[in-house]
Order: sequence, then structure tokens, then C-alpha cells
Amino acid sequence: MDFLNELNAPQRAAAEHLEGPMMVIAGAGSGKTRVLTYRIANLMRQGVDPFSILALTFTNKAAKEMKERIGKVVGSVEARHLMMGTFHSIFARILRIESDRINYPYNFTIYDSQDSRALLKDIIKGLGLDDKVYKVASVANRISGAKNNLINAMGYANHAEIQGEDKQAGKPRIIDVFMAYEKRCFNAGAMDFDDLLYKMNVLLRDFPDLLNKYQKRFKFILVDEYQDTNYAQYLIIKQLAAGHKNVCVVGDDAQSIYGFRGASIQNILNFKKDYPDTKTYKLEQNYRSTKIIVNAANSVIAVNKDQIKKEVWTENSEGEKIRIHRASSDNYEGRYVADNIFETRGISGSEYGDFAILYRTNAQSRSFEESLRKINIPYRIYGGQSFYQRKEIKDLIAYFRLAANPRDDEALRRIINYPARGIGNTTMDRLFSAAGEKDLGVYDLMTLGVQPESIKKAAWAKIQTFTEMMKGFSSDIKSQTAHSLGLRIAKRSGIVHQLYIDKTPEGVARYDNVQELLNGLQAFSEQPDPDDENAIRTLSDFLLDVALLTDADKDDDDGNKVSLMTIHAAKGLEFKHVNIVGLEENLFPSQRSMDSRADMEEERRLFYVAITRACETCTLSYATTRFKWGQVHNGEPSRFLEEIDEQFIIAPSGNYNSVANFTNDGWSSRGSFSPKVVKPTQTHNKNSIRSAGKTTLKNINSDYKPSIGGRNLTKLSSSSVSPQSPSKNIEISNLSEGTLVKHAKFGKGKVVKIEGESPNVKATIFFPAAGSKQLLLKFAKLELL
DNA sequence: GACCTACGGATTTTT
DNA sequence: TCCGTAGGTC
Repeated sequence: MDFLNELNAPQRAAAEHLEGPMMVIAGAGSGKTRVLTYRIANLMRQGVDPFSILALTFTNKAAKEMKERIGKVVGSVEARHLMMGTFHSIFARILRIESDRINYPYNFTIYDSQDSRALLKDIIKGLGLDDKVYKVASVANRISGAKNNLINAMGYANHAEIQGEDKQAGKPRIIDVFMAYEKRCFNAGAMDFDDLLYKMNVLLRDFPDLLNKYQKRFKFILVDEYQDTNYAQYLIIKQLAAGHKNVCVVGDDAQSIYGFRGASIQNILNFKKDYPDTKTYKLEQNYRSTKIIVNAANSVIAVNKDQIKKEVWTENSEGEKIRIHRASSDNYEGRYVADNIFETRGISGSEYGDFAILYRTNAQSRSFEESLRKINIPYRIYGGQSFYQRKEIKDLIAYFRLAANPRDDEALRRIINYPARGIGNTTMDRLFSAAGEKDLGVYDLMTLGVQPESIKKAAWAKIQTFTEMMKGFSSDIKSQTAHSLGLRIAKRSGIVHQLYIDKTPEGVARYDNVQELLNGLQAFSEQPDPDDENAIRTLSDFLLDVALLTDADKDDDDGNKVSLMTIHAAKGLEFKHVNIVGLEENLFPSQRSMDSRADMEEERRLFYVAITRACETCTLSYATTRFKWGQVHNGEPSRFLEEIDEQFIIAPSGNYNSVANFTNDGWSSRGSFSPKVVKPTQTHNKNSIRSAGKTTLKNINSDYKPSIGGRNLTKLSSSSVSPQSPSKNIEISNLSEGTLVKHAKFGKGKVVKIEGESPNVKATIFFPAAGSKQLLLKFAKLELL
């Protein structure tokens, strides 16, 4: 059977496109991944060598899934040769191969944002700048923004406009920080995320033979999520495609949500200028969501001025209206959402894995975690502190990094005294400045064996012991597999022991995490190398991947759990039931977006992305009071709620304000927002617990049982359906189409359809107050009227 | 150098 | 609230 038959006409036209530039403007849920997948499969079927196809995706996981799908169509052996991954991971690979051109070591280190911030902090301090003026985050953004526009430190210094801006902002010395940062990274043999794109551009710009080499190699280039590419990424594509112009970009301007990272819709809008003979394909039929969801999302995005006109539509069923819930606090919002998930699962027969809770900021996850835990709903949080960001994991990885790249000073700083070996801050400062004076890397100084005057004899002896240990690791980096050397490092360094003796719950968790990392290493070592099937997979191979992995890339373990994540992280995903939470002014839309129309429009696109993740139901909620920095703040419902066409919203009067007023506690949704502090709460910070001694901490943890007790279960089952407490069943024979019934929660309704066999008879019932529901009769709380 | 305590600042969003 | 850190004591 021809796989292309599975596509609709525009999808198929796009997938069958062979040579020349093309652009696919793909509405949400319109099957763009499918088109990309089948186009690649089709190219291969036409005889294109997979080795010459470059496909850039947004996450590694997306790449992996696409590869698997292509493998199913054309054979997995062939598919393996496709060059597919994120911009960062693909170009990190290439940079490694070509590292000598730019005087970087083969095993260069990749600094993640934590690493680069730590380095910046150190530099700011070293330059004697006021860290309240030169805040790490803002300096980091400034530098990152420059690099994404291909401006290095030198360019930054000579850029009149930039210099003017910095002076205006009272931070004229950012350039000094940038200079030092660039130098320190280079000396450490390290690149940050932005460097991976910047240096790739340098390779293509300064080395015509390399440009030629990669232009010849990548005869077909495909870019997913093109609306989220920045200038550095744009230029790489442009250079690589300059010869053959076989470039295919897929994107949706309505879903551009990474402006803060330098992404520009202009890349989409300008594509036709760069490639005048571009063929454009528009995918407008949505296969994912109900009519209500598609149309509600359309009504929201229509408010934006900047956009490419398109008409997203669907043949799917009408579906349920969007519910809006007002909660009196963030905690009640959590409860509501957890209850809602519990009930919807009971009613619709969906699984926990079909649900998602989407929020604007990671900090919002707390109340949902608590509520879900209380009623024993399994969940998984994506983002926030990812596995690879945890301290114990980063510590061990720092050992790996130093073993692979001895010039990596940041790694050295992290582990020289962890586990504690008596090399304190004073010694460390002296060591770093001695190295600086002699213009040596710190590790070079250590291996020289010449004791600097400033360092005491006892301290120097400890340093020597550490150095000898690291030498032992480094010398085996090429000859041993990632797993065997990794295991040895974990043991010899003392990390495993250190964590093993810590029997607090946190300590046990950390021990388990290290164990998991080692298991991951084993799995990694056993996979074949993508570039050379006979090579062993070393620690430095592992490191190349690890800095670029995100939570989204982690394999789903046991699956069936409610997903909690930011809307950004939900990009590209879909769920049957979506809860979008925290719809309050200054939270979503974020406070920082209030000043400019462009930022506000990006927030609105973010809301659009959130709604369009939903297949069947979409539920919105907000809280009128919210804890922020230990204090209660009042909030006002988000403007986005008003922007949804009211015909798609459930509310007795067709307007969410009525919902708000329903609970009449004197609160009015139109009331003005007062940022005033309602109640200054007594601070009881973690330090006071910590300082009360370890026993306290221990007791708190051992006494805590995630039991059902925290939440009054009887109360729950009285208001919801649950298999444990079925309501008095009504006789099925009493029901027929048109029967009037009353539901405990949804109120009066009328039976529309009855289907299925006993005991699994399902009834579709229309409730004027809650929309149409499918209920499993054995669980439903129904009364005959 | 290790451990303790008190204080102030932080929340966008991510490769 | 939570986290990192400056500054103190042993």
C-alpha cells in the first residue's frame, strides 16, 4: 500500500515535492509531522541517499520518533543514516569533527545555562562590578542575544547602538564581562548553547572548503518549527542550502513562542524573498481537535494583528464547550483541577495519560502536585528541574567532563572539593589566581607538580592526590566504554559512598538518581555509535549528548500519568483533555509582556498553542488570590478569557463573568486589580527548620505520608463518581432517548443516545448547564426525573 | 575549613 | 515561599 494515500490533497502535494525550495504553513493539528515524515520517506524511495538528508527538529525526541516512523515505511537500517536532530545536537557533532579549525579540543565541553551563569557570576565578581547592577540573568541575556545575532565580543565592543543601549541602562561594562567570558570559555575548551550555533556559522563563513563539504553532503534540508528559529539558525540553513536550494521549512506563525530567545517570525515572512521560486503549501484542516476547540482558538488568535492569513477548520465533531472555572485561591484551583481530572476520567473512560495541566511558569506546578498527590492521581512533571540539572547528577557529570577535557575549569571548581577532601575556598582562590598569573589552565598548573608559593604544603598535597586520581581517569577516556569508566569514577571519587551513607530520604533519592545515571550509561554504551558502528561509545560521546538533553527527551517510563508542564514545553504535543491554569492578568499574560504589543501578541500565541493541544476537552481556570513570595496577592482574570468567542464557552449566561459571580462572595471579576498585600504572612523559612537540627527535618519527612487522609475522601465521592462508591444505579430499562434525568453535578439533562451492553452501557446525555456528556451508567450519579 | 545563622532577592518561557 | 550567600563561630 502506498503510504502517500494516507494524506489529504495539500499534505500529499507537499510530501511529493522533490526539488527546490518549499514552505509548509501548517495550522495546529494539521499533520505537519506526518508530511515531514512522508516527504523524507518519499525522497528516499525516489533514490535519495539518506546520508544526504538533514532534518532539524525542535527536540531530540521528535527526531527520534520521526526516525522511527520513517523506519517503518522505508526500513530502519536505511533510516538510521538520516542526519536528524536539534540544531544544537547536530551542529555540536559537526563542530566536534571540525574542532581543530577553530582551535578547540575534540572533546570540548558544552556549558549549559547553569554553567555559563556560574562563570558570568565569577567574572562579574572578579571585575569588581556591583552584582546588583550587573545581574547575571540580564548580562547573560544580553550576551546571548548578541551571539544569536552573530555578534561576538569584538563586534559588541564596536557596535555603537549596543554600546549606547548599555550606557543608557547604566551597564557600560557588559562588554568587559563579555570579553572575559569569551576568553574564559575558549581557554576552558568550552562552548555554551549559543556558541554551538555561532561557531557553526564561523566554520561556514571562514572555511570555504568546509562550506563546500557540507553543502555537498546535505543535498536536502528540512526544518521543523521554522517559526522558532533565530538569526544564527536561519543563516546556517541559508548557507548550507545556497547551492541546491533544496530546502523545506515547516512552521506556523501563529505558534511562534520563542521570541525571547531571538526567534523571529521574520524568518517565515522573509523566506519567499530569499527563495523567490518557493512553492508554498498550506495545511488548514485540523485532525486533532473538536470544532469548538478549533474555533475557540481561531477566535483568540484573530485578535493578533501580525499574522499570515489562514483558515484552520475541522471535520471533527462539535465537542464540548470550554469550561471556565474560578477558584478562590491557587490551592483551590489545584483541587478543582485534580477533581476535574478524577471525574472526567470516571465519566469518559479516559486514562490519566490523556490529561495535561498546562501553566505559564514552572513555579505554578506546586498546588497541582499537592492536589493530585492527595487523591492518588499519578502525575509526571516535565521541565523545571530536569534530571540532568540535579546537583548529584551534575557533580558526577563534572567528573566526566574534567576527565574528558582537563581544561574545563568550571567542572574542576565544582568537584575539587566534592566529596570534601579539605580543599577549601581559600586554597581554591589561590589556585585559580596562581594559574591566572602564570597564564595556565588550573589543571595544567596542578599537573605541573610545582607548588605555587601562595598555597600551603598540606593543601598542595591534597591537590596532588586529587590530580593523580583525575589523571588515572583521563588516561582511559578513549579506551574504555562510557559505562565502565563512569562506574569507576563514581566509585573512586567517593560520590557513591558519600550518598550511600546518607540515609535521609533526600540522600536515598540522590543515591537512586546516580544509580539511574549509571544505568543510562550502560544503555548508552551498548547502543551502536551512529557515525561508526565499530567504535566503542566513550564518556566523551556521552557528554556530547547529555548537555543537550531535556526532560522532553527522556523516554516515557510507565506512561499512564497526568502530564504537568509549561505551555512552551507542551509545544508539538496533544492530549485528549487539557487544563490551562492560572489565567490571570500579570501571570498569563505575563507582567513583562504588558509594555509592548509584540510581546502581548506572543503571549496570545502562547495561549493559542495551549488551547490547540486539546483534542476533546479544554478547561480553563484562574484563582482570585495567589501566593507569591510568601504573600497573598489578589488577581484579576486574564484578558484572554474575554477574547474567546463566548459561544464556545460554558456559562449560564454565555459569559465567564457570570460563572465568576455564581459563587457570590462579593467578588467581582470586573473589580480592579489591587497589587496590595492582603495579609503579610509569618515567614517560616527553610533555614529555621534546617537550623532546628536534622531530627526535625527527618521527622517531617518520615511523618509525611502521601495518604488519602489529607483530603477528605468521603467528601470527594459525594460530589463525584468513583468505582468505589457507585451511586444507586438506575434501571437501564427505564432509560431511553429523551428521558429526563438529573446528575449530581451537572444538573438536569436529557438522554440523547444509549449504547453498549450491560454492564458497560454508555449514555450520551445533554446537560444544558454542562454540555453533552458520555456517562458510563454503572458509575453515573443519575436520578430519574 | 566546616558548620551555623540571618538576610535579601527571586518568577517568565528553553536549546 | 525558597534559595544562595555573607559573615560569624568552633
